[in-house]
Amino acid sequence: VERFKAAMKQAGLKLTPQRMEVFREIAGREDHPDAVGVFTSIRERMPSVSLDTVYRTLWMLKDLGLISVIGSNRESARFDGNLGKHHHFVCVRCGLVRDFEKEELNALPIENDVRKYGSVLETQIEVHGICNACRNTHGDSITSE
Amino acid sequence: VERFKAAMKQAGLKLTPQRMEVFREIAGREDHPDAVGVFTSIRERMPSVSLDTVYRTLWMLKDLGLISVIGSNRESARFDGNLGKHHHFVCVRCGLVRDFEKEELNALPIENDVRKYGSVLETQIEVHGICNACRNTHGDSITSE
DNA sequence: CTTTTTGCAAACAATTTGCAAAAAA
DNA sequence: TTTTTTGCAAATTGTTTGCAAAAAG
Repeated sequence: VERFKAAMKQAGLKLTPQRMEVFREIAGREDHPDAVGVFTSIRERMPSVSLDTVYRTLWMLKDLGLISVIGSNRESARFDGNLGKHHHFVCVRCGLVRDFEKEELNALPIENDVRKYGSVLETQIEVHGICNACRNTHGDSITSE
Repeated sequence: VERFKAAMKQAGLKLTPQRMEVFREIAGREDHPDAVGVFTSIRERMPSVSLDTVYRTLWMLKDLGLISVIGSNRESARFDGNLGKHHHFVCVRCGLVRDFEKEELNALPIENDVRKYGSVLETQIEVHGICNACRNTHGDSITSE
């Protein structure tokens, strides 16, 4: 939170309540919401906020390096306040995303395998599965349709 | 290609030239184009094809299990004709995606780390880097803006 | 007081759907 | 000939932009 204020001042950007809320929302959540998800949550506390301000702020935070973006599409992007090295568990049914860390996975020997395509910046593991909530509501949205 | 015809017949679906082209395009490419990418390529050979037919066919192929979809968003999805176990190299600058295989990566011991979130179906490695083409046109779209 | 930021509304882009004409079985 | 599929155009949804009013520094 302090890091945020510092980065804003450093970049010559103004510290507005809206920006404050967007940052706090992303930093404080462990799912990785998309823009509409952030907007919906913030609106409860701050009904005047607009969706386009949320978009603008999220991309601004990304440019400042204060958050990262999951997936390489500008459309339907999810925003991630966790800047540490981590991997993702993704529920294939509902789309839930959760972080996990594992030191051993941070240095996999893959350089040689992808050298022909380009140079490596980082490696992310994406574990696909079914989350606990979806296991319980077992097939409600698949079997019955 | 034969597998395709068989699956179509099996599902009681009609074999149209448009569907043939969509399948051949996905199966024959090693990048993983989105719907518009498929559409653009096919249109060169078959100018009458429409974008919505491409969308419909892609999702149909996915439902039949003949192709898979990268990313969990229905929006801006990329389609993948490679059904074998494989991982992805993704260029963070231009979005290029290439496959690679590595047996050792197919059995990483992560079950315990994500058990609290849900059960595992499969694990995908996503390597982020800069592709060769982007290394060469070094910063043209970043430095100069 | 000066410059940036906000919220609105309109613009854009990507994807989906209704329907009559055309094609496959 | 019967049923499915296509292509068009319109509808929907998600994201971005222009601009005057409001807020930050």
